[in-house]
Amino acid sequence: MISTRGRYALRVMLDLAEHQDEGYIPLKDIAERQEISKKYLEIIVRDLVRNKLITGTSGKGGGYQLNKKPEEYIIGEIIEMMEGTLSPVACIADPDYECTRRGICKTLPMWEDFDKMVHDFFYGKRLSDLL
Amino acid sequence: MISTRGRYALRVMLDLAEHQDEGYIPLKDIAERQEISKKYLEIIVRDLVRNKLITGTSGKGGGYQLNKKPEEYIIGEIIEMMEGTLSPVACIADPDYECTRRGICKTLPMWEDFDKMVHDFFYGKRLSDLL
DNA sequence: CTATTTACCTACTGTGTCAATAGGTTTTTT
DNA sequence: AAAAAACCTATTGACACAGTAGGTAAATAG
Repeated sequence: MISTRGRYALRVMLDLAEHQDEGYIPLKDIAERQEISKKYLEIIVRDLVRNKLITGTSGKGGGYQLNKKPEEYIIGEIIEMMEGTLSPVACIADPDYECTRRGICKTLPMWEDFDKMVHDFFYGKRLSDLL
Repeated sequence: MISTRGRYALRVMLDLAEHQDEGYIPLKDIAERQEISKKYLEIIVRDLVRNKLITGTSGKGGGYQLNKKPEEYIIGEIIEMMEGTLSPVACIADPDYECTRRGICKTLPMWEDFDKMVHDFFYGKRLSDLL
């Protein structure tokens, strides 16, 4: 399951991409356009800033801006950053997950195939593909 | 994320498939072989019985058995039953989820594509494929 | 008919995450 | 000095996950 954090983050990024040539975009505008609570978006946007996907500037005329061109953002990277992982099962997602059955588990190969498919899907898409 | 419920259910089904010709298999044996708490497996197995995937019988010599041949079980159906849904995003998973942005959402098509890919992956696999 | 073995059932619990909300402080521009 | 914006810390309610506890009912063996 992909939570609102990842989904909203993507929508913020897309909103910024659509208003790329309008300078800094205030979060208030994004929240209104996307119909998402501004307070909640603050948390999401903070992570995007921390991870240097976007830049924010305070004061009047301030707001947020993309750091790169939309075609340089990989969807998988955005989701992975927001969700912590893109892996759908704990055996693969968590490196500290010690499963003594690694070698004998009949289901593991399927999870690995699935994981690869999911990874390839989202790493094969860029922000510009959604515009 | 696919939880232990779905993953353990699959392992129980596989264990039963592997011991298909040994009559009824006691949960105790499955729990030991799979190294999963028997108490926890009871909950999972109950759902499998309720949904008529397997049959249980009490008393000495009792246990559980598959209702069909391994090649007749579709992995997607098992996971979907245990997890409630196979859909990775709420917009698609929950039919009561009313999103007013259905028509304008730039991300929805991607989630729909993703949902279809996941669905096809698990519905294209049968229990016998994992043996 | 009794002991054993097994499934079957209800309830509870600790931990954590999700999706926010509340209420502030700091920075920048006008 | 005022306004607008980002930025920050803390809290909350609801819920799911991953079990555990302690029993009852059914079937078979002796």
